[in-house]
Amino acid sequence: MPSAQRRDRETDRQTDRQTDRAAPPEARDVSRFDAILNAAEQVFAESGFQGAALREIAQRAEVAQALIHYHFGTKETLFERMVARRSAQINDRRALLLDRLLDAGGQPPLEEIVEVLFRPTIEAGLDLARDGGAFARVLVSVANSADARNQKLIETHYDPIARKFVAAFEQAEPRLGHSDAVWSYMFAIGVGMTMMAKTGRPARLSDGACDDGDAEAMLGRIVPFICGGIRALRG
Amino acid sequence: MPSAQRRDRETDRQTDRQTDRAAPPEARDVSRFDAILNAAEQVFAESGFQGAALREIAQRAEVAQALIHYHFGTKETLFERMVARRSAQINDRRALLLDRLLDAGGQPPLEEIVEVLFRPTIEAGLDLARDGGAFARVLVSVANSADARNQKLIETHYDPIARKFVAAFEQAEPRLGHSDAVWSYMFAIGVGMTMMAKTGRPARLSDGACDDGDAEAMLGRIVPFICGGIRALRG
DNA sequence: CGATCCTGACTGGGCGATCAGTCAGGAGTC
DNA sequence: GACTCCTGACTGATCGCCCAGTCAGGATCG
Repeated sequence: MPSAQRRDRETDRQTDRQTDRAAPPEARDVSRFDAILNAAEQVFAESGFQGAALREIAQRAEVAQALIHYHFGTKETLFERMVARRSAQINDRRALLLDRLLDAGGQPPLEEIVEVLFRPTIEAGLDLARDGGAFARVLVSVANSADARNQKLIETHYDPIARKFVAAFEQAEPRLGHSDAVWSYMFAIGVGMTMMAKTGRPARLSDGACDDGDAEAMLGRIVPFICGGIRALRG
Repeated sequence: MPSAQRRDRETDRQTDRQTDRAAPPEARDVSRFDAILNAAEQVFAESGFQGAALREIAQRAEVAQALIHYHFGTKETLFERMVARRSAQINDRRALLLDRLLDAGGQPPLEEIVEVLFRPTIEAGLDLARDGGAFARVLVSVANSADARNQKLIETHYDPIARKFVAAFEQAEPRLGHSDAVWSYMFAIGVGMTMMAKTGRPARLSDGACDDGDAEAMLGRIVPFICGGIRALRG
């Protein structure tokens, strides 16, 4: 357990982090702090929380292992901060697009709502050139775990935006009850997991015809599938 | 690494296992071999592969830790055997029900096919009185992992039956192409994960109105949702 | 007897975490 | 400007723990 004052210190720093004083030219202007988070994302995605070794994370970030403890205190805190960073990025974008859609005047079709539900996630997965959807994989395992720590993370970072989408479903399909809107949301997320997990199984089952690495093509099937499902539930 | 002859020995035993010679009355006629598999199911479900400790498994099975190595050699083999046991149980039942459905004469509706897809899994989850769906949780994490070891398990134990269901989808909805039938299967499984993971999230999002512990109620929504999705994909 | 089942005691290794320090550079003082 | 002082960033070495796996031998039984 880290000393109290050290934990407080790093908590304060958190906010005024980005300022990179006199960035050395060879470092791709990514602070060591961010380098640790990036490496953590990769390693946690590959090996899971328990399987990931801080030594490995430190090595990939080209940093002493002790620096991780200096900045984050514990492995658990590192994991939480890593999830918090990318979740904020994705969910801020989701909220923006959803609000824009709903404020545009006139009821938007279900299809567009579902599209907004997933696009920011796949953008986050593809934007960061070499990341290979690492965060998406972390997210899948966190979301599917019944473990209290993981569910707390989901509750904190994903439940608020989930409620917004549930409300949007209810508005788009008024004959859905609230319960069925919640179920619809859960099922939609379940379908989305298929895309985020990128297991390669669709290719195996179709002898190469289906590629779960092609997010755009998947989204083209996922959206109508989910909308059809919701409308069937509406009865 | 275990010695070759020891591994062979336990492999042989595998087959003539069930015979319980002179079962002591206090033990609920479950052999120590099976007790280890049962305990493993629980602990792997709670902590994942890396997080699970053989010591913990041995303790719950009321067995010396070394006995695990005697019967299974390595942690990895134990995991594989544990998955193999329950998978066979579930998938034999799925194959039986699906064949029975298709041989009954006349094209069965999609709804019945999807029902057969999931019922054996939830039965396996509920049958074993005190298990709390432990295996379902293990399965969710294995299926969503891109890790080679996990995908090998899925390929071995679940891909064959998956192909049967894909074929059944194609037969029930002829306008689906083969690719869309595969996608439909993947999405269906994704929706099913929602039920198997039992995270408690539906209750949280609905203020208690939705209960992901009630498998029967969930199946009542999952089946129409998936069928609606497939029919929407059919176009 | 030998074969099989089973155990306690043990080992080497990898883990998260700790800690005593080094170092660059900003602040304060004269 | 030169000096001291301080602080935040960072590191190498190390600690104690717990892990999977080993092994020699005890118990049981045909």
